[in-house]
Amino acid sequence: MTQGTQGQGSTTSTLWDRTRQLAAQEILQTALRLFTQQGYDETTIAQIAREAGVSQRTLFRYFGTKEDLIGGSQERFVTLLTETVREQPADAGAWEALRAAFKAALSLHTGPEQALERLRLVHHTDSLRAAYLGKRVRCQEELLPLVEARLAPSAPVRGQARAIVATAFACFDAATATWLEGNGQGDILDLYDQGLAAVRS
Amino acid sequence: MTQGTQGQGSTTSTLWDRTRQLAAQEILQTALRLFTQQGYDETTIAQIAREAGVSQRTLFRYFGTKEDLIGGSQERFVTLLTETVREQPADAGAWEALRAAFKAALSLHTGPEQALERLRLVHHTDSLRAAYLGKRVRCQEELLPLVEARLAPSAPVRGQARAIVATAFACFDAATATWLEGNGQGDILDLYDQGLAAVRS
DNA sequence: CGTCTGATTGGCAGAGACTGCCAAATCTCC
DNA sequence: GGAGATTTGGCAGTCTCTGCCAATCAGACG
Repeated sequence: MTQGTQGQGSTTSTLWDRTRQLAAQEILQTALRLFTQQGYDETTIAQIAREAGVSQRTLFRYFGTKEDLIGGSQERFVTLLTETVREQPADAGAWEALRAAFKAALSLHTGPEQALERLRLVHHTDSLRAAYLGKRVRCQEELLPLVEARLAPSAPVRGQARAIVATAFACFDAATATWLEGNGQGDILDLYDQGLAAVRS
Repeated sequence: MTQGTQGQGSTTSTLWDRTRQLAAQEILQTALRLFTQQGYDETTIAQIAREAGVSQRTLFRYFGTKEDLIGGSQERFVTLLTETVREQPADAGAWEALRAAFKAALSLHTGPEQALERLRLVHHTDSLRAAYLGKRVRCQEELLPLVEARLAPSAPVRGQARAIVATAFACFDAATATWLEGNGQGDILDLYDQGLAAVRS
């Protein structure tokens, strides 16, 4: 590693953080490969660390949890979601804003191939699915005030915003599950629209 | 368990299973008491076993998981839900059937006091909330075919049933959260109706 | 009543995730 | 090249959970 002294690259700091990021990615790729090869529960931290060439201790320093090896990327997901909602024009309604956020979030997927593989893994592993749902709930709570500000001020119903946000996410999940069931056939956002339309008919 | 010579008794059976059930309840009460006293994560299995007067090994034989000490009662919840949906009159729509199921499930709570305490515990402990959500998803999947049979056969939209079930549960969760936020003020089913109305407006 | 069978329990060892602690290696800056 | 800061690795330990085996206990049979 040590590329010598070398200059200051374009982006930022110290050529050292770059090594760190490389190591992190190495760990991540190894983990993902093993997870898809032999299953999440059947893969031990020790094995990942060994094959990635780091100690267990450092692996836990990079990713605090085994679940974070998959769900860690959901961090970006969450921030993108909230920021997209926040950036929507002021006259956009709650449903519109949420839909735009989902659309933006879906663009994070590098390709349908990898998305299918990753989503399948999460959906078929109980512990991963549970962890994902937990983070999702926290994300909903973050979104709550932003959505509340976009409701018609005429009728302030108790728990209205919460119901709307929860419903949007539920339909998004349903769309993902349906998409997964059909092996990636169609577009998730279309399925979301259809599901929501069926609900609000 | 060999029913042995059978009993005849209505519910009881061998006087021995009764002891078992007693032990199980003893464990459960101890666990719940400790959880509410000092928190879920701060309570160890060893402590529960010690104070309940059993070995760790038997505790794990009764309840396979630490989470099951709380979520185990959700089993009844799930079965009641599915059976209530199944028992609804044939002409009841999907929304009606789901609402009836939630109403029936809510009647399981012994009182608002205990319900509040229990729900608060689950909602405020990350691991418990995640486990609860995981079981909830499985429950949704069980309900899926039952609800699908109650949809208007005219327009078979892909993923329609899944979106509806997910939405119903989402609104139920939102209602529970709102109810919890208001310290048990009002009726959960009313909040559910209001939330769903806000969504389907 | 003694014994025998089958189920339950308890203790022990161990796997696996995760955390604190301390020494060694490494990078940065002078 | 050396001082200081950061990172890494290894070790020990906690906690949940599982497999294994001996000890125990309720009931059945002679």
